[in-house]
Amino acid sequence: MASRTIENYLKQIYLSRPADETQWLTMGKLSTAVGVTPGTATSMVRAISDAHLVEYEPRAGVRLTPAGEQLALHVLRRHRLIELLLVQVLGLDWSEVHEEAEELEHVVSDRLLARIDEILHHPAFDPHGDPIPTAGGVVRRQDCCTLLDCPLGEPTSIARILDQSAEFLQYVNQCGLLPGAEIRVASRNHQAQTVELMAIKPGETQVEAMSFSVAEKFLVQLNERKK
Amino acid sequence: MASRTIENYLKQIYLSRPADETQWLTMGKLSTAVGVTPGTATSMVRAISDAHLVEYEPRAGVRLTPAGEQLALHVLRRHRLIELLLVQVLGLDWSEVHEEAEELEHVVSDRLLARIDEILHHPAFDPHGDPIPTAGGVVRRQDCCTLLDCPLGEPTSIARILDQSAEFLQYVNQCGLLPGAEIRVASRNHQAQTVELMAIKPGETQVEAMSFSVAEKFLVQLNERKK
DNA sequence: CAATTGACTTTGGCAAAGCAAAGTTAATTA
DNA sequence: TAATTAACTTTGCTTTGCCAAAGTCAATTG
Ligand SMILES: [Mn+2]
Ligand SMILES: [Mn+2]
Ligand SMILES: [Mn+2]
Ligand SMILES: [Mn+2]
Repeated sequence: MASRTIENYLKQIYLSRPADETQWLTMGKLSTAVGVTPGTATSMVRAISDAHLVEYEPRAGVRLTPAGEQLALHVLRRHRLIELLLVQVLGLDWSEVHEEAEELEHVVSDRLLARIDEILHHPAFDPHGDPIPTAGGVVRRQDCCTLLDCPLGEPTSIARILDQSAEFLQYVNQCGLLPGAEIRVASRNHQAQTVELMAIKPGETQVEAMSFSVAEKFLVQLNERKK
Repeated sequence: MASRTIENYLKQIYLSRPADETQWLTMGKLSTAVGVTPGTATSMVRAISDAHLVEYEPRAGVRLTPAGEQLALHVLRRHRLIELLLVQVLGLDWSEVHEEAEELEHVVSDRLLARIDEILHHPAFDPHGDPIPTAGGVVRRQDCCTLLDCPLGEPTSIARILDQSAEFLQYVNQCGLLPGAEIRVASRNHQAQTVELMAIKPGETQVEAMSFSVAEKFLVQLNERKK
C-alpha cells in the first residue's frame, strides 16, 4: 500500500493541480505544498512515477494518472469525512479539525470509514463546504460563484470557504458566515473595494462589510426560488 | 516527541513487564511483543535508554524509568479511550477495535483526546474491562479473581477479559459474558477440568460450561451485597 | 570442569524520507 | 545574440527502523 508520504503527495498533487487540465503541476508548487525542498520532491515524484501513479516530465512537472487520482480521492474522502465527524460528533471547532484530519486520514481503516459515513448519513460536504468524494471516487460538482461575482440583491447561501487557515475560519465563525448561512450582497463599492452583505434572518437585518480580497474567499449558491 | 515506534516499545515494555517489580523484562520477550528481531530490539532499546525512558542492562533486560512509564501510560490511555469510542459512539464490534486503536493511538491529539474523554463521561474501563489510566497517569487498581479461583455460588460480575484475540472476543460475545454481565459459578469439576456458570437474569437460568484454561481468561468481581 | 546450548549482542547492509549545496536548463533581459 | 536568472535536478550525506547472520556470554548438562 501507499505510504503516508505518498498519500500526502498524491493528495497535494490533486489539490494543487492547475485549472487547465492539459497543464502540468510544477515541481516548485508541489514542493511548497508538501513542505519539502525541491530536490526531495523531485526524487519522490520519480518514485511515485515508477509506481505509475503520476506522469512526470522533467522541467515540465507532474500530473496524476487515473490510478493516482483514485488514490488521491480516497485520501481526500477520508480527510473530509473525518473533519465532519470531528465537528459534528466530537464537537471540535471547525478551525482545528484540518490539522487533526491531516494525520487521521492515513490511519482510518475502510471499515471505520464506512461507519463514519453511515453515522453522518452519507454527507456530501465537509465542514468547510468542500465536496466529499464518493467511495467510488467521484466528486460531485457544485456550481458556485464568489461574493465578488454573484448577482446583487439575490438571496444566496454560503456554500464553501476557500481560505481554511484557523484565523480566517474563526473570523468567519464570528460573523456567522458558515456554509448554509443565507445572505444577500447588498452592494459593491469599487472605489473602496468593499462588499456589503445583508443576513437574511427573520425580522432582523444584519450588515457586514468586507474587502474584495476577502469576499473572493466565499463561494455562494443562489437560493432556489420559493414561490 | 517520541516517535510512534518508541511509543509502541514503551507500551509493550509496560504491558509485558514481569509481575515482580524488581525483575527485568527480557529482550526476547520484548522483541516478540513488539514484533521485531532481537537485534532490532536491542538497538532500539539502547536508543530509548539514551533518552532516559528505560534502564537497560545488557543480558538482563529492560525496565521503564518513571518518565518512560508516564509516557507508556499516556499511550495506553489513548489506546483504551479510543477503543471505547469506537465501540460506544461509532458502533464497531469490540473484537475489531484493538487493531484500529493500535494505529490511532499515535495520532490523536491531546485536544481530541480530551473531547473523547468528555463525550464518554470520563470512563474508567475500556470495552475489554482494562482500566484506562487517568490523564495524570494513574492506573486505578481493581481487585478481581478469575472464574477459577472466585468463590462458588456467589453472585459476581464479569470485569475483564484477558484473551483479546478477535476469535475469543467473538465467542465471549456469543455467550453474553461481556464485562458487566452478572453470573455465578455453579460448580467446578476438577476431573473434567470444567467450570459451570449460571447467568443471573430475571426469571431465566442459563448455563454455560468452559474448561479451566478458558475460565482463567475471565476476571470477575464479587457483587456488593444488596440487603 | 569442560562442553554445549539458548539467549542475547554486534556487525554490516538496506530502504524510505529528508536536507544542503552544487550543477543544469531554459526563459528573460539587455 | 549574449548574459543573467529563476526554476529545477543531481549529488552526497543524514536519520530512523528494520533484517540476517555472525559473534559472545552464561547457564546448564554431562
Ligand atoms: Mn496527511
Ligand atoms: Mn475541509
Ligand atoms: Mn500502536
Ligand atoms: Mn482493550
